[in-house]
Amino acid sequence: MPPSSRKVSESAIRRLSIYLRVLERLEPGEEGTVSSQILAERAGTTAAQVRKDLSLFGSFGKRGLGYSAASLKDRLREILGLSKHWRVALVGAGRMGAALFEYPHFRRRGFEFVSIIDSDPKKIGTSWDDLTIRAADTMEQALRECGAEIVILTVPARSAQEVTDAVVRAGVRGIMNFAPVQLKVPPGVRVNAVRLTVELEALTFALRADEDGDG
Amino acid sequence: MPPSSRKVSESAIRRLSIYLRVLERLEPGEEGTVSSQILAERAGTTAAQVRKDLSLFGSFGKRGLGYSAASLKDRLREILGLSKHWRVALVGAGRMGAALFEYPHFRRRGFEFVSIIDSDPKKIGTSWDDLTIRAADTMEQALRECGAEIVILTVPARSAQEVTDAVVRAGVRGIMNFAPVQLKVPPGVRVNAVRLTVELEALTFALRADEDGDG
DNA sequence: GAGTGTGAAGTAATTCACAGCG
DNA sequence: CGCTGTGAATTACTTCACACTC
Repeated sequence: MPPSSRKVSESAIRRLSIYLRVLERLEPGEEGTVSSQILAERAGTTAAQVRKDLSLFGSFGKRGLGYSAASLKDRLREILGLSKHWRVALVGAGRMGAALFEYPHFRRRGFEFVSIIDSDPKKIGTSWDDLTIRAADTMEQALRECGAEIVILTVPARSAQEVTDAVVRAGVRGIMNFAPVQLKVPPGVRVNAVRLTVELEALTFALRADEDGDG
Repeated sequence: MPPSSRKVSESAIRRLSIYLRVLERLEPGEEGTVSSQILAERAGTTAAQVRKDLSLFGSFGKRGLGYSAASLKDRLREILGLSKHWRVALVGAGRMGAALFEYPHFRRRGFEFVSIIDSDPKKIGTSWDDLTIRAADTMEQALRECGAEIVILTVPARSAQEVTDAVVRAGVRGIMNFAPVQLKVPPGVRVNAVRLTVELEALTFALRADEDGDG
């Protein structure tokens, strides 16, 4: 009897998303049932961890067999909130914004871009895939009009907080932040940061530590 | 007497990188000394956490005062391995690759792009900032020639493992992976993955959970 | 006084190990 | 038998709280 539920760690959720990715990349022929062992190998974790994670939301395996790939996929999509289509606005139409706008994996999962905002007069009024880029100073209205639920934020660090405040005023409750600052938001608004420099520096730390280990 | 040392968690390292970012964004006038309190607020953590993290590598604060911003910055750069310049190769010159190649924060931190590889015949031979894009089938040699230490990998999922194997053969020991697969690498090679879809889905999970909480 | 550095206490996450079911 | 589901044991991480120093 698993609740929908309280106390699921952030890292468990991230792993669920990874399991979903693994399931979607099963070879034809593997698509019947999968064991926690297989999921673990391809997701980069352990079988026990996979079982624990899944058991947080129910018991959808068959003992002695494994998990039905198709139904586990469905279940994970549901858990992650992917049953609904999400309306996403891109705020910041620079190179990073363009890359994310084109990123095929977002679209494939049911994320739909409904608005693009930028402050560059050269870009305002031009279109990407039928979507006209709108001016930053009309953002609040634009976001409301198109019913944006999530904002992908790729603006420069110096304007990130100010833009965020306006995004929040427009009623958006989820932000994926690429700007290298910690955003302040009121309760009820959720920010997930993608910290590219941090990720790269975690790498240089490890590489340097390895070198020191050798001699 | 703090060792250089064993048992520093991945999350502690990531926070160190964030503290460095905070220090680099101090306003003029704040640049003298900073308290763990200030660092914590801007990094999105607690003062105790900041002090614990820093104490893993030494005691570089002054009691009653705080940390010297300038020397803490230096110390963090050193710890993270940023005293040296890193030679980075971009493997995969699509939109995401382009965005990362232009990403100003990498360059600012002393990461230098020394090679670009792609498999698209239309791109091979063209240049980005004086760097000529080289063919995938000459990658191994190209990476050796330019002394690449880190690879930023933005190739499609289906070719990611194969490309990685070649990258490893070329002697590269650090990979920042943007492809949505778990890469297998031999011991001594380090992969840090940036999982954009996972990050976005952690957001949809949280947003959906919030809705359920209300009514 | 103000703010660091750090053991000790408290929480959280992971791994173990095995009962139980298909 | 094989593999899940899960309490119990372990390990890792964070927070507390206070002695210590400037």
